[in-house]
Amino acid sequence: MVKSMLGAKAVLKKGPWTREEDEKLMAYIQQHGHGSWCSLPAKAGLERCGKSCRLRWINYLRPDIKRGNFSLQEDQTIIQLHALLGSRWSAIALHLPKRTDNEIKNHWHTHLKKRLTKMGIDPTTHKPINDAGHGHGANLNHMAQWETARLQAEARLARRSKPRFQINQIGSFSSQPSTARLVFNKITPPPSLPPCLDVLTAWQNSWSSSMTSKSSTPTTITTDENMYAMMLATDDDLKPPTSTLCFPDTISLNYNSIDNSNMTTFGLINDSLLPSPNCTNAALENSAGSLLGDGDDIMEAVEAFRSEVYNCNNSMQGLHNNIEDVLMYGFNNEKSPQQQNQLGVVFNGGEEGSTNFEEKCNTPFYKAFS
DNA sequence: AAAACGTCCAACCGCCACTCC
DNA sequence: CGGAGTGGCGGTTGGACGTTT
Repeated sequence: MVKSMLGAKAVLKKGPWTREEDEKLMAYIQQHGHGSWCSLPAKAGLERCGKSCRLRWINYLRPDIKRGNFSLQEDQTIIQLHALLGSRWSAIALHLPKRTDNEIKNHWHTHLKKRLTKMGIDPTTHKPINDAGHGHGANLNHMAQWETARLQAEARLARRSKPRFQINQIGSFSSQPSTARLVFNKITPPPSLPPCLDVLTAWQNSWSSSMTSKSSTPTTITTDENMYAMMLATDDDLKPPTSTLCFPDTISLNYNSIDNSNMTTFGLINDSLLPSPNCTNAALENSAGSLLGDGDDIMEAVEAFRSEVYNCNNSMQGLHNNIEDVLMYGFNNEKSPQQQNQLGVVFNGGEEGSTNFEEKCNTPFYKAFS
């Protein structure tokens, strides 16, 4: 008996799937559903273990899988979520429609991890390597901020230059990538922002809030588009995470001292493009022309921009701590005492001029983002 | 041309959590 | 309560493929 069982086990096939096996598995699941994975192979006429069938279906044969290169948006989503969630690939995959956890995991290990390391960021902790809190560590942190800014700009530019249709490879029917079916998918419009518990959206909104704080008008934090709405969402508001990354299109920095037009679009600048602190006024004026003002103005703007990125870093840390609270309390429809204390007023507080506006402005998190 | 090396990703493995009896 | 069965997850690996020497 034992012998025959061992014998049966030895028959189970391993390794790459053949086209015939794929077809058998797909045909069976399309007709019957997968049911019990354990019993599926025998019913479908496959000499594989159930686990292998499950994996093949989930990671490759499922029709709703997007294949091909990861977009810059997806890259940044993964990086941000990894910073928040660690290597919980299945949780991260929830925020990347049509991507499998396995694919995201592979992409992380082969591309993103290396990229972060190259930038001087520890891919595990998402903190600068050798971070002593100042000096070199601060420089690396600075670089990280610029890299994030660069990614956002690239994503925006890519989106602008993209046609209204994109080609995705889905549902490849064999192991040969060349045989993948090509389909046209309409680009989905940026999702509206319901007050749902969406960590990523909150992260991005806080990012955009903090980055616009130097604009000529005071930063205001609207209620239903930000993390506070998310944090205070009722159970009814909790929806399955369907977020696709949506970068703010409107991030720009205007400095009254120079020009109110969009002279600078956030993300198009990085340290290598900014004038060095040693640059002379004459050189600045010469290179910038008369449009942007004199050298002092330009240098002032550059330094303001630099400090903007540093300030942003501090805000991000506060937000990170906050999101951890959400993860701990939010999914259970609970609010931590800290959240109730610090955020309730922010969300429920009125607009400027109303009775609790002042109270709202005094909350630590409002201060942090304004 | 071919060997060495590097990259990528599908698939496997082991572990853990959950359910059922 | 505890053991067996099952599903799901994350870490790791092996081999195909591309690039460099």
